[in-house]
Amino acid sequence: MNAARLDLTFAALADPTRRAILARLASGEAMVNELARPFAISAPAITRHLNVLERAALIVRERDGQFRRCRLNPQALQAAREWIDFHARFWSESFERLDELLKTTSKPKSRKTHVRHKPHRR
Amino acid sequence: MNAARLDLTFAALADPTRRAILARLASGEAMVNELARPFAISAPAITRHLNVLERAALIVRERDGQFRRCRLNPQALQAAREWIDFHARFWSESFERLDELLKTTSKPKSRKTHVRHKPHRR
DNA sequence: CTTGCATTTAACCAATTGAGCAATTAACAT
DNA sequence: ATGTTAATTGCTCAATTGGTTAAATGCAAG
Repeated sequence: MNAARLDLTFAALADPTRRAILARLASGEAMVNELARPFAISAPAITRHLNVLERAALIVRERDGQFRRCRLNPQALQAAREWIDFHARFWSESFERLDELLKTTSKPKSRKTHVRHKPHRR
Repeated sequence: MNAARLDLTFAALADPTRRAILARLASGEAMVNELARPFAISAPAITRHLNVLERAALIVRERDGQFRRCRLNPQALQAAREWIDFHARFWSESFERLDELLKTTSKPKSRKTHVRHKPHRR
């Protein structure tokens, strides 16, 4: 039911710059400064990426003097992880069921191989 | 290095309508018709969501007479799943290391509790 | 061959996104 | 006080997204 949360998380992950920032943070906290270094984009652009990550709760920022310290919030990945894990498993099972069905069903001359959930009335 | 692929996958998942479509498809193939039914949006809007899902390789569409049959492509979730699983684990470990460090480090009067990777020269 | 249904394409619109530069705020360091 | 560095905010801009309606396409059935 945390649809909005999932939206934020997946959207935040759907960008290579942001994923790279997360990957960097996985090896330890860092200042905005340092996070920006590897990228050829302006500081404001980095700030905005960090805003996106923070709104998705994937990172936490706190002031440290002149700097802003960024670190990961490991919990934030959980919802996304669960969604994907559940579906990955469920989808496979779904395919196994389909395979099973295809194996045990007699195949008449028809090329139709599908399962109708509700017949279409025409 | 499949950054573009991950972009497409995560972006496709970052929408509740599309996730609902995937959830529905997990219980079996369906026609566009049926996928559209639960939603209060127009048919063209559904078509676009399906395009996004197809470009992300999350679904496959094939003509079946008058209809278009949609089904899941379970493999497509794997890359996203691996990215998240890896990071979820790695982040936790990262945090455990940090905890450990905090426990074993003498805490002088300073309120600084962070780990500097590179000291900032001022 | 014409009608009807399923779906897509085309053309448009409003809102969002990702980027840039310039100006601003915050915290140090003289 | 003044200057310096870190980071953010306030524009502007082009591209993308998600939705709409109207028109086109593909098939199937009379």
